[in-house]
Amino acid sequence: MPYSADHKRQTRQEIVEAARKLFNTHGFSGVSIDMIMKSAGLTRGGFYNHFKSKEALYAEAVESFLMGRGKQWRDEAGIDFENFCPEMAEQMMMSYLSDEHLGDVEGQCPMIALPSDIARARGDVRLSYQKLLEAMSGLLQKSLELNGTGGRKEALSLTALCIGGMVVARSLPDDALAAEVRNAALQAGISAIAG
Amino acid sequence: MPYSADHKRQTRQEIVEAARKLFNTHGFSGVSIDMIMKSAGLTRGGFYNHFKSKEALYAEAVESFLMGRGKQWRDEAGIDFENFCPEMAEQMMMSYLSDEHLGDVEGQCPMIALPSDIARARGDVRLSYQKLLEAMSGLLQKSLELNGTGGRKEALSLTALCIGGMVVARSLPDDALAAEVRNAALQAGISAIAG
DNA sequence: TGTACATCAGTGAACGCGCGTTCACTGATGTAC
DNA sequence: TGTACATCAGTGAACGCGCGTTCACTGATGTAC
Repeated sequence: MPYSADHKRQTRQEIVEAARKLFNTHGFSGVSIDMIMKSAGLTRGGFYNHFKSKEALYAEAVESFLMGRGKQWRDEAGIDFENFCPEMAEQMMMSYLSDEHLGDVEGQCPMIALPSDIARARGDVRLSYQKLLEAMSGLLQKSLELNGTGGRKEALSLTALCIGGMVVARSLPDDALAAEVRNAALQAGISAIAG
Repeated sequence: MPYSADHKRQTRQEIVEAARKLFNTHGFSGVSIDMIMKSAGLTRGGFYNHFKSKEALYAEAVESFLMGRGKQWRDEAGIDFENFCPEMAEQMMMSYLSDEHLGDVEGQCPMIALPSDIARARGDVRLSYQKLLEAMSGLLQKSLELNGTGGRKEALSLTALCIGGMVVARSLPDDALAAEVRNAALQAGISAIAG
């Protein structure tokens, strides 16, 4: 077999990563296959050697966040799957609702970058969204259980609060109001944990 | 002047209303001007007699929710600008996070139908989004102040919570999980008001 | 070790299609007389 | 009251464009001998 064993696998991964950034920035229909392939250093025609369709790539790009850019975010915020600590829920919310997250268009969580696109997409794309949500909620839940301030229900509502705060903040033209919403959401989340 | 005085005004309003429903259902790029005009009982060519561009109509369609379909929602839920009552915040949250709201794709709040579209749109579209947010948050705030359980900050976080809960619910393929998120958000909101 | 070959990742032209927008027109309607 | 006219809301063909996808090809690379 020509080309090294994992050459194709690596190219594919580069396409997924380029696509994730572009989708995050411009949404599903704002990105063309040409843009994606060019951004990955390739040409249009090769796309269908790797993916069934544009939408199939979309699903993969969304899901790739969990163990790719999302893992980086968790690492930077000191959030560790293996080594839970009681303060983790608060750390996660602070990180999720931070200026840095709002400013990082390419690297942000797809749950806030793409929700209305995804709500209208095919099943596998929505399944990718669900995996992200379950991961985030699951992490929060473990932390809440560890310090006895909540369970699955509280974790789900905190997840909704974080996503809602960021989704709203990204749509508002008034930056000061956007910051106010994020801070209000963060404080409400922290209060909910404390109380 | 030919045609009655407000004939054009009424036609324009019908286009806006048709557009609002279509955008809510299919998103900005999922709707063509042809679809909108056909849905309003007209033909493509007349569009530019009424609007500068597709995006200008988008901004109007989003904003039209506030005093159009949104007013209907408020009336049905017993929410009254003129006659505030302490329970209004809870009523609003119950209505916003309800099965009915989730099921009414055409009539739902544009803040949950279109957030990622709008985050990437031009300034006037985002301004329309902001007007909806300020209206919702303002109503909540008046109610909270009336029974002394919060102010602007609490109103903003409750708004984020409601929007987040619905945005997430609409994207999840698992209906049971979607309902769980909405219920968790509602209970968290009610707790926040009570506490 | 060196060479001929087979594979298949990658190329780029081409396809059909639908879109936003423009434009010359048409014909229903209010007004002037 | 009745008619000729001017207006302009609405029509539908046409425009240029970019898109997702297909396809015949090319050429870099691993393998067989």
